Parts: sequence; C-alpha cells; structure tokens
Amino acid sequence: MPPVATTTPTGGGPRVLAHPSRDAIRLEDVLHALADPVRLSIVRVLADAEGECSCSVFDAPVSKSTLTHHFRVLREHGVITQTYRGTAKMNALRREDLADLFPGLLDTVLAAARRQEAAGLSAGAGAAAAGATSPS
Amino acid sequence: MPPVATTTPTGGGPRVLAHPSRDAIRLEDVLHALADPVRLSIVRVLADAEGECSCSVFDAPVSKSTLTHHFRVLREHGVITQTYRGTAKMNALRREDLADLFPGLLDTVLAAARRQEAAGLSAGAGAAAAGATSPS
DNA sequence: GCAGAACTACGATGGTCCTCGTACATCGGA
DNA sequence: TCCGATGTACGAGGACCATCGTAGTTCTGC
Repeated sequence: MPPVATTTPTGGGPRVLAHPSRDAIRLEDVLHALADPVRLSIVRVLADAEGECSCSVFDAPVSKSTLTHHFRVLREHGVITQTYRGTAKMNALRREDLADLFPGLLDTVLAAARRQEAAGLSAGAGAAAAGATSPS
Repeated sequence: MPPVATTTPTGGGPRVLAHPSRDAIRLEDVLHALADPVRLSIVRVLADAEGECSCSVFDAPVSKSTLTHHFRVLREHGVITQTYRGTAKMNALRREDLADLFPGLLDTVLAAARRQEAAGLSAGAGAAAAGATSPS
C-alpha cells in the first residue's frame, strides 16, 4: 500500500492516472500483485502482447468492475502503466523499471507461471487431486 | 489455500507436521507467502543459514503466536519444511523443490529483497515523502 | 445534440489475513 | 517427579481484499 502519488494536475477530470515512481515500487507489493490468479493472468497476457493492449481483451472469469480493480492494483503497485487512448485505456508492463529494480524477477515469475500451467494441463484439472490427503 | 495433507497417522499427538507434496505447490501460494514482510525476512534468514534453524532465532517485531502463524503459512504453502527436534522445531527452505518447480524464483526474489534493502538504507526511511496524496 | 462504447467510482458483502493474549502440550533436565 | 523452555491451538478483533451491481464520466461517431 504505497501512497501512490495522485498526479491530478488540474482539479477537473482525472484524465491522468497516478503511477508510483520507480523508486516507490516495493518488492512485497509486486509479489502481492502477482499472487492473485486473475492479476497473474493479466500480466501474462501483457507479457505475451509485448506492448500495449486495452482492458477489454482480457477474458477473465470476473466482472468488469473486478477487472478494473485488478488493473488498478497492478498499476498502483508498479507492475503496469495505464494511459488513456480515446475511449480505451492501454496497459503495458513496466518491464524496464521492474528489470532495473528486481532483475529477472518478472521473467522468472512468468516462466514459472507457464511452467505451472503446462504441468497442470497434464496433471488433470481437479486441483484437489494432488493434495493426496492420505487417509491413514 | 491448498488442501494440505494432514498426515496425522495416529490419532494422538500430532508430532508429524503436514507438508504439501511437491506437485501441490502452487505459484500463487508461494508468491503470497513471500509477499509478507515478516515471512520474507524469515525466508531470507533461512536462506542465509543454508540449513536448519530453530524458530527462536528470529527477532521479528511480532509476537510468538504470530511468528508461529507465519511459519505455518510458509510450510503449508510449500516454502519451508519443519521438523521436530526435541523441544525445538527446525526450519529449512525447500530449495530443491522450489528450484525444480520454479527455476530461479527463490534466488531472484532473495536477490531482489537484498537489493531493495540496500537501496532503502540509503534512500532514507520517510516513505511518506513521495506520497503527496493530493486531496482533490 | 444524441446514442453507444469503454471504463471508473461508489457502496455493500463475504471472506481472508495479520495480530495478539491466553491456555495447553511436549520435551529435556534437575 | 516437577520445572522451565519451546512451540501450538484457539478465539477474538481489526484491517484488508476480491467480488459484484449500479450509476456516472469521458470519448467517438452520426
């Protein structure tokens, strides 16, 4: 919960979104942002896109409000940048900032996510299956 | 919240602690476990120790109950192993399992944590400086 | 100006998490 | 056997989070 600098220059419409400065990005916040399945999938899509993409290309199993919330969390925690572009809002990973602050972190997490998904696809969907819960 | 296998063989005293199997370790859970400052510091100490160490060597600014809670979270999320050794309980990182599931993740996070601490020591403590939080 | 599209803000709800104090269990040793 | 040390379990309180629906704002195009 870093005090995101609400860079609202004029008092009017908040057409400029607040982003934390690079030095204000905290590792715990980034990890927390990445710890949510929905947000992690967003980051994965963004990483594959290799550029900007609007909010509406994501098909997460949540409502639009919730998606907005997750985007905001990602932005306020320094994981992505968001800019208005007409009626759409473009999202992009802060690859440079993150790579500079925490070298390799983003790539490692993304690789781990892909790896886990690949393993999960072959291991069956029932997440409870692996639990074993050995009945004595 | 993975269904940790409650491996309680005999109905009596739970002298054997439940650990998730390697395949049951989820990336989101590991990230969540690492997203807490207290737990991250625990993991850092454990990483520096390069082996087992008891619960009582940590001087986190929390009560003993809370520390126990964090250790349990780390264990149930697959980050550490815990074994009884007399009155003490030894903790150790699951380096192998994590390295196998998510190559480089642990080392990257640990390096990021060290990096952030080093930067934070020179940047001063006043985190609220960048905040501004301009009330519209 | 007006309709539609894209997105946000707000409030509410239910759940999870962090923290703690207190009481209890286990082990080693006197 | 009894005591101290180590650590757990339980319950509670307060904060935070994820989710949603609804209403509102901003921009584009006719």
